[in-house]
Amino acid sequence: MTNVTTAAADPTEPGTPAPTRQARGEQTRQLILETALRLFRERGYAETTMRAIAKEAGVAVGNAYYYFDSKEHLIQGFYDRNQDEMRVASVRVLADEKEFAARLRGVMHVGIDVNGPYHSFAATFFKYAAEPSSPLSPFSSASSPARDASIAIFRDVLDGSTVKLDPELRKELPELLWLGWMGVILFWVYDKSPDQRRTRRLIDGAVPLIDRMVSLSRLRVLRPALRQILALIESVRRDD
Amino acid sequence: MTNVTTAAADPTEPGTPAPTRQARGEQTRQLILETALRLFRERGYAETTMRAIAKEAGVAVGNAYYYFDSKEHLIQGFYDRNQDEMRVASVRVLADEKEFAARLRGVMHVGIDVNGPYHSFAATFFKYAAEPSSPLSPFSSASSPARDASIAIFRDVLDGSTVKLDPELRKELPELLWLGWMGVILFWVYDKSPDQRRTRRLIDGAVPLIDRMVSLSRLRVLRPALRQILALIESVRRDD
DNA sequence: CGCCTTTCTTGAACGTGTTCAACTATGTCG
DNA sequence: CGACATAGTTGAACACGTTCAAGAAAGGCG
Repeated sequence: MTNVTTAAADPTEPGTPAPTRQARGEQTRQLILETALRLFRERGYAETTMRAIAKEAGVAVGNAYYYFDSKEHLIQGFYDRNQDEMRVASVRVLADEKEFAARLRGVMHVGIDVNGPYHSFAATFFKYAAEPSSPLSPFSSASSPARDASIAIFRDVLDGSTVKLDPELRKELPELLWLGWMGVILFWVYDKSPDQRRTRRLIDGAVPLIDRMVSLSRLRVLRPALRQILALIESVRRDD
Repeated sequence: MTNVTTAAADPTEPGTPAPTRQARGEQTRQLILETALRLFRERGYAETTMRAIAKEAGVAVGNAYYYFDSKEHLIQGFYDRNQDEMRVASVRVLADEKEFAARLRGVMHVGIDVNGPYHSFAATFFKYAAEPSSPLSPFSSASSPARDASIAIFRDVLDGSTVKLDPELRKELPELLWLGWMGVILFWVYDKSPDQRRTRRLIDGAVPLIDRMVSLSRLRVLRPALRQILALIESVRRDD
């Protein structure tokens, strides 16, 4: 992309089917986002400057800020894309398997598969997601659609399985599994082992334990303990 | 971890205890650190510029960089100070109490007490600690002295108590408790309830559960499950 | 067509964290 | 003492993310 052209002064040709005004804007938006994500992948997040993104996309730097509030906001595009990829891949896994443990394990491995290629990239921008005030935080209200979608996957893991468990626990479990998944992601971000094998081992080791505990939730002897745990969750969730 | 260490080329002093040059440098270092932490508290981290710190301390901006590699590194001072404050306050709590659950609960509440005044400040710089490559990360090798000191507190919580538990678990528990404490801190950072009451409730609710599980670790029936958990930990810890 | 509004685009300018070559102060040694 | 080395200090300069006043392009409307 030789950048000698006067990008702005280029009049639209009278013969071409003119795109609508909105479509043109959306086109620029996509161009900037694609360029940014490509450069992030090629050079890393910190090493990619807004000037470089603008230059590579053939627009002015201010134009990027017309579509994205900040450099951080460009990450959201990556975020959404991966989220969706995990959802799609999960469907395939869940279609073939009816046992709870296998379903849970499958979904988690799929999640790591999907994110794997971006491990080093994810580690660098993880700090932005960690800031409580950031809209990128998985706990932020801005992320609540993505969060709900993710929890829905785990609800599907549970509801599509043959496992029997305490009804009270069943209500809470999808969110708890999502929370556990966030823990796995946290571990994964810090995992420096080749191909993040330790994270795989964590999943393979933790899933049977979770499966066991979920099954035991129906035992009458453990009822008081379960109640205590559920009460703790309820108490902590309370927002005062 | 008071780092009064001298430079590399350390000439053996001929007997005169007058390290005026070093003392002067250390004095400047402290001046910059104190000024920085004060401004962080007064204005917030992001709102405090390096220029403001330098000006307020009466030095050139480059001088701050002679003593601290970056603005982030100034946070380490805060970090160390609070760590030490928690350690000291823990000693008082642990002197009065012999029961495991009460000791654990006491130490955790002390930790929240100590950090309480800096909650909003902590939330803003938390992102720097979250970045895996950052020396501020609790899992980084640079933090290993602080980490070891923190784990030592939990070892004291355990060893000074009357609780009986499986010997294998006893070996691992201090580190596990520290990990749990990191989880509590994570929760606390995101806790927006007044005075972080939800974090208090989390501690009060989780400690009895931990206490119960620790005590049950001696039961022969649960031996296989315990082994499984310990094997998981061992497997995940393995660094390949 | 001419005029207006809205959408889109521009690039200079600002404040920031950080670097660095130059300089000063201080102690060391012949 | 005088030269030298080391520790400490300076502030201009750099690259960066971000802002903003100004303007261009596109469509609507008489």
